[in-house]
Amino acid sequence: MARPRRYDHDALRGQTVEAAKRLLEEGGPTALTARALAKAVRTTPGTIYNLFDSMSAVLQEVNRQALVDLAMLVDSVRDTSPRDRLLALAEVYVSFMLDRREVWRAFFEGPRITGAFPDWYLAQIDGLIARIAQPVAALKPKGDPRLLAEQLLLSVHGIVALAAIERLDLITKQKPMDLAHAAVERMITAINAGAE
Amino acid sequence: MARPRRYDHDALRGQTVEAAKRLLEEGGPTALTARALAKAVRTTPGTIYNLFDSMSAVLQEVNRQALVDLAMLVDSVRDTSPRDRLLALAEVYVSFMLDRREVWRAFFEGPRITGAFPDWYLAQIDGLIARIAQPVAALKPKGDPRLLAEQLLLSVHGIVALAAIERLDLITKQKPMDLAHAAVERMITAINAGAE
DNA sequence: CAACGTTAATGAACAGTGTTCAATAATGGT
DNA sequence: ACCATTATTGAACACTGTTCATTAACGTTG
Repeated sequence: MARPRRYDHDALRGQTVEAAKRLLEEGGPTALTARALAKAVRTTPGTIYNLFDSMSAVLQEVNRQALVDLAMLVDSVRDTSPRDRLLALAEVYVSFMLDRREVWRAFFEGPRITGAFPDWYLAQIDGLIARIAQPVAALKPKGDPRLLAEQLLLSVHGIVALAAIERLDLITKQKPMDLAHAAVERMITAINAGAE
Repeated sequence: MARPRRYDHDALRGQTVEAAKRLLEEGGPTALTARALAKAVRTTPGTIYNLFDSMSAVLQEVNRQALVDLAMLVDSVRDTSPRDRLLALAEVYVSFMLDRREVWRAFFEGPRITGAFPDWYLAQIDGLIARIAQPVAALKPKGDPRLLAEQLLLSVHGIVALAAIERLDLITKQKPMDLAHAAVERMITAINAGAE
């Protein structure tokens, strides 16, 4: 029997994901087509489908790497006070998104993923929330820090989601970073007021 | 010279928009195709393009009507205290979206609209924010009520945007309505604490 | 080394998509 | 009755994701 050869299989897969990122950043979601992707790595559409189950799978892999990158940045946040830490986390999230608008956009708009999400996906998100819950817990709120962290994340997400599709200015002239700061400060204020 | 006849032109346009809504609700954004729309109103794709400049224009018209409907619901909110009013506004917004997930989803995901948005679009959104700013102003915040209203809307939007694409449960098990309530209460708490 | 079995790459093909446009049909005014 | 104007049609174009038989390349085995 002959063994699989897979000579530059992994390398090609890596190049393909990189090319997908580039296509997204340069031309938005519609620019990420099977043929454009094939041309970018000098092959044919058929080969793309040999590496990935579908174009959705390509997008999911780009998403995965983005989540991993974000997690790394989040882990590099080491601040003393809970307040500074929460502000730094918000800044990381917002600036990460501003740097990768189109990838982030595709993250939310991508074709509906069938059925359940992969475990690593859920675990990654769970980890991010845990890292927000930690400084929140340090503020000694009355309620569950985890639930408050989720709420804070959603507030910032509302800002980021609109900024990613370049429609934030339909609602406000305020800058994404300022808005994110305001959301963090408000959460802290509410906790200190003994309301949460 | 012969005059334009436009006999049931407007009627057909109306039917088309209704059909578009139905297609969206039943099958999501991908179900809204020129041919499906044509078949739904018993004509051909060409005729659709006689009524609308593009499929984007159809989507924009659906959006417009959704915004008008939302404005009507918002105007029907008549509560005494600012707090009750803000809570009622959040409820209207959330339940409106839950009833029209797919239309609302298309609202944010739709193909990038070229250049500037129409004036009625901006005016409609502006009116909505003004209706939030009013009860906020009644709470006598230190800062600009308008800016706070924008921030509150964004918080609720973060919840709604994720719920519309059925991905809210990636982040939390909390219900959209509860989350919206929490956002409103937190804003009120922060204002009463003299922080905003 | 030659032959085999396995694997990967290819590119044509299929069923869709939005959109355009010449040809056709229908109408209201003269 | 005729004609200018308009609306409708449906074929066509350039795309899209996706599939799959064919072809080419390789590692292992006899």
